[in-house]
Formats: sequence, structure tokens, C-alpha cells
Amino acid sequence: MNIMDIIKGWVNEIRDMGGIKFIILRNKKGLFQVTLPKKKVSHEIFSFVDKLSKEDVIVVEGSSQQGKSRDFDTEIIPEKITLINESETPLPLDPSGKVKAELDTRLDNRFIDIRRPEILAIFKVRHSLLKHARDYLSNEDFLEIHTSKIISTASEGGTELFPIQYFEKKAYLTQSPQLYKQMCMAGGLERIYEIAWYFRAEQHNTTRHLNEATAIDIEMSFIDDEEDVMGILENLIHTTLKGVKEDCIAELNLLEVELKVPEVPFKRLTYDEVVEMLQEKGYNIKWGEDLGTEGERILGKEMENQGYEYYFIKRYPRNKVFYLQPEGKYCRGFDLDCKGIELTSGGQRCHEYDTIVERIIEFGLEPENFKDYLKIFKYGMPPHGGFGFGIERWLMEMLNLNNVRECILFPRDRGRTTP
RNA sequence: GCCCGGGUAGUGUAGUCCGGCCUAUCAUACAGGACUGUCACUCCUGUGACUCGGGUCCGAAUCCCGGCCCGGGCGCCA
Repeated sequence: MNIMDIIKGWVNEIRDMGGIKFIILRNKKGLFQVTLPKKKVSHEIFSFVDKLSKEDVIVVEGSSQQGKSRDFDTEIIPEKITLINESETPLPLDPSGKVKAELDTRLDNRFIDIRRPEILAIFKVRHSLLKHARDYLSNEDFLEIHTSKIISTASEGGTELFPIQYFEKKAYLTQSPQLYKQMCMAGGLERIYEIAWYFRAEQHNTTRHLNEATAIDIEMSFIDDEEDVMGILENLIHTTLKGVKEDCIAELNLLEVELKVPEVPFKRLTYDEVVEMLQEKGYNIKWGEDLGTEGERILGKEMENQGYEYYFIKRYPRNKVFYLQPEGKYCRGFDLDCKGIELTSGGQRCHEYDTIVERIIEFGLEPENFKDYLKIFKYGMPPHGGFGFGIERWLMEMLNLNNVRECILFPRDRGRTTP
């Protein structure tokens, strides 16, 4: 029995064999074959196909039936084809992917680029990732919040900010929701997360940096130490990857990714162990210094050899970030790296007024400049901690992509503000 | 911010080192034609390019200088 079908989409390809023609139609669900044997369709429709060109938007009405195609289980024999809107030719890039285009050309024509199923797949995976991350955090009693992206002063220091004109005042785009998250801890929200934009005016030019990126940020109160935060993080990763693996079989297939779901608990290394290991391998690093890109990479290799993709580095020197809880010459900050790339930074924060003031001074900063921030420690601040987790970097590692720009629809990098 | 590399049809490339048979390669795209089972269809015909400005030279895609644009590394970070 034939089933009448209406299918809407873009002309992906036309193959005209003379007495039989094929239209490969594409939409968000995938590719479909429309078959036109000369003797089975009207003369009108048969010749109408000659007028079509790639990327025209069409509606096909016809009967769906089993075909002889190698790649399609069913094919549609059309009774009616309507041209909804024409596409100009030639196209600025090839959506069928036969001829490769450079990333820059693709990004200039991003709306056509994302018509390619393997590009769309990245964003379907991204969606699934966020859905499962939200579900996990929600189940763990985290409240989803949104904080302002317009701030009056730097929230962390260290990085350059984008200045903006806010009426008669100067303001900045936020580099992180850090201070607001802590404010929510002082506000008694206890467990919060934000899936947020952040902006960094660093002139880096690498395959793993964006000037506008997104992150999953969490903050939680009444923790014993940073291990509580790390526990949430590793379970978040484990649960999310499991969910993505179940949801996105077709997409992962298309992207040729075999997703490994890491077992919890993740491997934990201390900063001291990492430094010692790097020194043994002949990498020049002194205690107290940042690992550096090279150091991170060497460590990533070593961990992969030992069978770990994801691993924590904890007990950093106390000079890491000012708002982290100090402990002797160390602090309670941690990073989570994946295959040599930093994905997350987090830790237990200072929660006592005197400690945070000391820390600000220790970092050569002026407590006077942190008045609003310091206020939240004066009226009942619970012990707390959290992390910021870069979504694009995670996706990039998860899908083995070689450029973080692939993981965001409209990337902003050193030179790009359009489209 | 510092450093390195690049820019050839709509797209992706060969040619650049060592200037001249470059009237610039190939694929794809596009236009037209043939073909009743394609699935990177095949075949025939055609269209289309040396980033811009200056310089060297008899002669520049090729060498030199500057601009613009792009890619990448480092630092910093996620």
C-alpha cells in the first residue's frame, strides 16, 4: 500500500539519467530520495525538474515506496512538486561537501555551511549535551539562574575586558559570572548553575580560544572542600556523555566519533605530582609556575597512555586565583583537563571576610576596588565552591574536532564580528 | 601583545624554491547536450582566476618593499 507523503526541504542534488531522474532532498531530518521514472510521473513534473537547481526550496507530494536505491530504504514518486523559493547559482560553497571549503569561507557563509548534515550534527550533539547537563544539575537540586553580562569592573582580574558605553558611564562585558554566583551563595540559593555567555578581550589566535564563549557555571554551598565540587563535575560529565551517546547515535556515526564514557571517579593528580612528572620528562618548569600549553600537552599524552581522557589537577599553588581558599602554600583550586586541554577551572572559594581581604592584598589588588564584592562576605556567607566549564572546548574534545570555532554557530575570534 | 606562514576561477587546488614553452593545472561548480536505477552517475561542448599598490627586469603568478585580508604558534585562559 502506498502512503501519501508531503516532504519539504532543499534540493541537495539532482541526478538526471535521461529516462529517470532523481532529486535528493534535504531537510533537518536528513536526506530523502525523490525518484521520477519517465513513465510513472506526469510529463509536466518530469520536465519541471530541469528548472530546479541546487538549494531551491521545494515541497514534494507523492507516494512513498520501497526503492532500488543503495542508500535509501524508501523513495518518493512525486505527484506534485512546488518550487517555493529559488536559490541563486553558483553557490558560495558546496553544501553537499564534495569539494572542501576552508573554515573561513564556511564561516562567511555559515547559514549554508550548517545545511551540511555533518555540521548540523555538531549542533544536535551540542543540544543533547546541554539537555543532559541541565537534567543532571536539575536532578541534583541546582537552580538555573541568569546573571548580568554587563558589569562595571573586572570580576576576576587577569583577563582583558571589552569596554562598552553604558549611557553616560563606561561598563564592560563580563568575563565570568564568578562574582554573581558567589553573591547567590550569600543569598542562600545554595546550589545554582548558569549556562552563560562570557567575553574575553584577549588577542589570542589559536584553535582553542574564542572571544565570546559559553560555559556551564555552577556554585554550591556547605561543601566540606573542593572534592564535593569535583564530585558534581565528574558525575555531570559521566551522565551527560552517557546521555549524548544514547541520543546521538546517528550524529556520532556521521561525525565518526566513538564516544567513550569515562568511569567515575576520575583520576586525580596534585599539582606537585604533575610538576614532578613534567620535570622527569625533561620539561622545564619550576614549582609555582603555570603548566603552559606544552606542559599540559605532555601531561595529556601521559594520561592517555595510562588510559585516562579526563583527569583532575588539584592542590595548586596559592597564587592561582585570589578568590580560592588558601591552605598553606597551596589553595583549593582544581582544573579538569581532557587530553591535554583545560576544560574546567574550579575550587573551594574563600568564604571568610578576613581571608578574602588578605587574599586580595596578597595578589597586589586594592580591597577598595572590591567593595561590592567584599560586602557579600560580611552578612553570613556559607562555605562554597564551584566551577566554570567551557562548552565549546568540551564539544571540541568530545567530537575530536580540531578547531573550537566548529563548536559555536557564529564564532567571535580575533578578527571576526560577522556574520 | 610577541613570532611564523599564506592569498591563483563560485569552491578547493597545481605551478612560486630556481622569472621566460603559463595562451596558468586538475577536480568540483555553472551553462548547454546525450543517457530509465543514480547514489562523488557517466560522457561530450562551453564559461570562469594569479589579493591590492609600488619597484627590479627585455620579461613577474613566480623576486623585493608596503597595505589589506586569512591561517597558525606562544603568552593568557575555558
